[in-house]
Amino acid sequence: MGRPKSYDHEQVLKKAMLQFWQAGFAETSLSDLETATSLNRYSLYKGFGDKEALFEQALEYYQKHVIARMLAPLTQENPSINDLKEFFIQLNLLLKGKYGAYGCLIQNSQKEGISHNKLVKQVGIDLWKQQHLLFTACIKGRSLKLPYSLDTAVQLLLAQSQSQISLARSKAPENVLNAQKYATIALISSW
Amino acid sequence: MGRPKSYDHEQVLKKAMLQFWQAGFAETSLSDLETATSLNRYSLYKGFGDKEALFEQALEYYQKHVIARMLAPLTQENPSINDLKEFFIQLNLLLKGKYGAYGCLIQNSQKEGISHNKLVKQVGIDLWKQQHLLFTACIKGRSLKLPYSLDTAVQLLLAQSQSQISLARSKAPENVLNAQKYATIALISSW
DNA sequence: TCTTTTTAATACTGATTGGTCAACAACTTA
DNA sequence: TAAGTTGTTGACCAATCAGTATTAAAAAGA
Repeated sequence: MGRPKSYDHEQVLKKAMLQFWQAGFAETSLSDLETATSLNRYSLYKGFGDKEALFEQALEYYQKHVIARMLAPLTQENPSINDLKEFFIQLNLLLKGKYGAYGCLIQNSQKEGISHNKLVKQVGIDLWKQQHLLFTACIKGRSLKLPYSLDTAVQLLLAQSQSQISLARSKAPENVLNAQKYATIALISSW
Repeated sequence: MGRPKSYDHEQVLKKAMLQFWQAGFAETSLSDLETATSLNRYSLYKGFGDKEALFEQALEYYQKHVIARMLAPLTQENPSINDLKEFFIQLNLLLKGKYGAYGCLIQNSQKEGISHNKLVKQVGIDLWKQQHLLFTACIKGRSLKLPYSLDTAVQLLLAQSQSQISLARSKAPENVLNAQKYATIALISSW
């Protein structure tokens, strides 16, 4: 059976994910990954493949853990308009928190040189579609007085989410993020 | 007087700007700049300073030429609500055009490793403030029926702009960009 | 034509990049 | 305990990075 691994696979993925999230793919060197994971580069290659393969696994980890938790207020059964507001409030808190300035790993990756990567492309499309579905589910069949179509309302929400995450990554000052949050809440309240 | 320069200063800045805009600061090597500008790297150093100095000048060129033209519909005297719509239509066209997939150099730079750069930070803040002012000027004192505060309306527009530029850089499909555009127009029309 | 002054090209620097190799260490099974 | 298997390590690779020194070329004024 040979020598057992001295590390936990998922833990290494988490650490690599945090590194990629913070610094991006191109700006993360193998040395960075070594220090982040406390693993030698050759062990990384043996256990996870090359840099891009490791990145893909880190991206899946991100999707499975970080995104899932972010969308939690909306993935419960029969979410209400209040859950929608709660989502944006939680999003705002996340973006001001420990990992806030990292933005969203998926969004970041799409703007990097790795945008050619098929997984990156697919994960990006999936997230957009999922948000579209969840936002729609919150609004639909709720007899609101929308001054425009349902899809327009959903598009506005998508833009709010996209904008705030983008601003966070750009290290926008807190008052800008807050102003955006209040505007989103006011928008929803106007329905 | 010695040998005259064989290149045009502004033209080189423009070419360097396009290179940075397309590939980003970190992902642009001096070799890339050499081919982009048809200039030897040593001449680049003599004429523009080091890579970061050249980048700053390219950024100023971008601000002076690209941004100025983008904001043109709003910087004329006494802009109307229709000018506001026109701005977003033009923005949408720009983002689907030749340089669309590059996004916005300022926004891109803020998310890169050069975000520590003071000029990048300042230019980013300036653009945000300028957009805030211009959007406000379009809406204010026009006896619209806003279902929320004036600032909320402006924040929503800022988010729309931010979101669409961000999506363009992410190489979002054209139908996504269009959906966002229609939503923005519908939003403005609802006032 | 000759000197002076500036530009441009070749070739180089040391540092860092992603990736690999060979030797050694640790564990299981027989 | 010995054989066989797997993990870990540090040194190493060619390629590329930003930046520079040296030398050749070109144009001006005399």
